Amino acid sequence: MDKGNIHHHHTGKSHKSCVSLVPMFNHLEDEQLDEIMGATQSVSYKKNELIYHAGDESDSLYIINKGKVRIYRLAESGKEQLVRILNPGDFTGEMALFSESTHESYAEAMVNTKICLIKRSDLQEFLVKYPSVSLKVIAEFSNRLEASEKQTTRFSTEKVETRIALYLAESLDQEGTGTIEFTLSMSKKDLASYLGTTPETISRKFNDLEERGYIKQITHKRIKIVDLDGLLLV
Amino acid sequence: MDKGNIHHHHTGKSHKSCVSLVPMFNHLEDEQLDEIMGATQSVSYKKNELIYHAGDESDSLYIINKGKVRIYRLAESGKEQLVRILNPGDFTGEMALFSESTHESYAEAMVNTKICLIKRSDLQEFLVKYPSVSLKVIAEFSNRLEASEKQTTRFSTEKVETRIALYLAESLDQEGTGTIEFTLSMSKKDLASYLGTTPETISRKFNDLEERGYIKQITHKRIKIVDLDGLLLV
DNA sequence: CGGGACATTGAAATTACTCAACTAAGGTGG
DNA sequence: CCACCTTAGTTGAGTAATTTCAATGTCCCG
Repeated sequence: MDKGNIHHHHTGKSHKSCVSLVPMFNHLEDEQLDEIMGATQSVSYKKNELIYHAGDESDSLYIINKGKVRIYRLAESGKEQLVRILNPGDFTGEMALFSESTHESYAEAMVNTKICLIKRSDLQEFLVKYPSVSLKVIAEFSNRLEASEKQTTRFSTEKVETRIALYLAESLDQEGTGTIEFTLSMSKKDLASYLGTTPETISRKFNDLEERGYIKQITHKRIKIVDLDGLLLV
Repeated sequence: MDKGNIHHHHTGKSHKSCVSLVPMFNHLEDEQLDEIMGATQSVSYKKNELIYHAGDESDSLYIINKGKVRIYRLAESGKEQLVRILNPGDFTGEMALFSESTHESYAEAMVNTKICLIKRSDLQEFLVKYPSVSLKVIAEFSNRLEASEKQTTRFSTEKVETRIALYLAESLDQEGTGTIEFTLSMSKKDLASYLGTTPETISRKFNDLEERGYIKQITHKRIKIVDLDGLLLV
């Protein structure tokens, strides 16, 4: 439906930050960066706008320049699952770019968001011209695949409580070592969707973990890890 | 532990079939195929031998030439999850090749199996030299990622019964249109592991589906789909 | 300050797992 | 080629985990 076309800025030439941020390109020389930037288009989306949705046919790579994007899928049952949240420098759309011709997931701007677009044909040209970029792309895919398979295994073999504990522990290391307190990067509703459970269960399990002395809920979104080792043995 | 080194054949120069089977390479000219084949080593594994296991550091891509290989993961809880089964032409080991330096999963020969190995350095050289191969690799990753994310979503949002129904339906279309009967490609024990449930539940759900008239169990491994539409509405 | 979404809580219901006992099948060596 | 042994599969009963539904509380943003 509304795909944001109304409020797009087309600058033709976009900010360098768009491209130079991305691991995929950040090893390139200035000259090569300029070349990509020339093929890049900048588009803005308002909070809650859909960037693409399942069934759309895709012909571009989307790089987040500013803002936050939520990637989710709908199951056969109609339930929604949050797949990941993209921050500046992250990209999406690759699926449809390289294999399937239509998107299987939904991308939604969580806040006002600026995105850089690269057309499939331009990108492929680039990949053939600079093979080192392909290697980066492969590495990125490899990491995502690894993460996705790990997630699948967790869903199929761990109970909700364990999945939550592992999630909290991993959130903690992302904050840097020594940190013991952090802010959840998403609402508990989204967290429930991400971890394959319900908000009610999240709420109850957080309470359990607090009662058992593993964590402390400072506020709804602020969590303190009191006993990391204990948490990991849950 | 036993990684098969005792019974390996090293032919130095392996069968063309090894390489030409793989989608990744099958578009290449004979001359280029020869070049890859030169960098390829053939290794054999006996039934039940481990080809690699989590924690091994990897430096090769494994292409199945003959046989069948089971890729599985162990969860933090110690439970095993079957990730996929590889047949001739499929490959694995790419994870450790491009990003992580150690395997996160286990690969086990299900029957006597012949594998072609390509060393990381040779492969990377090749990818840089023939960019079209990279594009194929990217496409392959993209497909796998898509499949893995779909699986994750199913685990997190569908009940076991639905996952089984979807699995059966998909097994059916792989057999070709018009087919109505097929043989399960793995044991029900493995199927349970693959679908994130237990053999007991598989057994019971199969019975349910049969009682409700959606399928018929000809033998333990032979399944007839009686009412595909009904099955998909489960 | 009010409204709407998010979050929490309780109670009931569902779903799947575990454990244990039993049966069936398949492959191996005699 | 058959008997045997091992592994796979089934069935039942009890239990654990999580979801669902409904009611209520709370936060935050405009």
